[in-house]
Amino acid sequence: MNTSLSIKQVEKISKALGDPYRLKIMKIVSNSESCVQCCDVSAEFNLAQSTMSHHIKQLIDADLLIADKEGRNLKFVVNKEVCTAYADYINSLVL
Amino acid sequence: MNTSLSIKQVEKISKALGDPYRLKIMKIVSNSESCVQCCDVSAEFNLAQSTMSHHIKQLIDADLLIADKEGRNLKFVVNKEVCTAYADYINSLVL
DNA sequence: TAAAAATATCGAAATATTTAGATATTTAAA
DNA sequence: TTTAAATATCTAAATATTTCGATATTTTTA
Repeated sequence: MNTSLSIKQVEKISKALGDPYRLKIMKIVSNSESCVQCCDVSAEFNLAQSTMSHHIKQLIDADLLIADKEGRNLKFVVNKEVCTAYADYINSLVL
Repeated sequence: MNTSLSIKQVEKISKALGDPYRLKIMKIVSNSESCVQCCDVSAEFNLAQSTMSHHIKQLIDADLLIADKEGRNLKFVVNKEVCTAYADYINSLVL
């Protein structure tokens, strides 16, 4: 595998992670055994539904989450490949 | 060692890395053998001096760079411990 | 000590992000 | 087949970030 990210992707991912709600979403998805859906995540926050939708969209757009629409639900998991590639990029700053 | 970051620190670091100029600064500092100083970095960009100063301040505030004032120059190196801890945090999202 | 060099700070404009409410869409259930 | 549930989209306000120019500070050099 060993995906390597463009600098633009690194920027987008960093931006996506630069928000407390989105970091918490990542943690919730990461901690769960199976797929998670919007409404599960939303329940943990005191934010409008449209706001949650917006945050989740940013994580998906940054390829940090992989989403799969099942019926009227949106399920997602952490994109391990991209997370690992991002961590690799950060580590490459340390020689 | 094994520094571990608070969620607030992770957010701050992510935010600091969510900008093309700041990512480029990190790369320049990372790629250089020894310490780098503001004026060296600034020369690479087409930005006002005050803007550069602001960007560098954000990287220092996020503990991504360690700065050392030498006379009228500000020299810095990558904070390896924090970068590694941040990469570890990202990797911890991938179970 | 006056001038120059390197950096920092302040104020303000331009731009981007966050958030909520209203509404739309899509699918499942009654 | 109407209703409810889950999510998405749009608009607009509130807030935050980026950027610059002007000026201040600190240190070195002439």
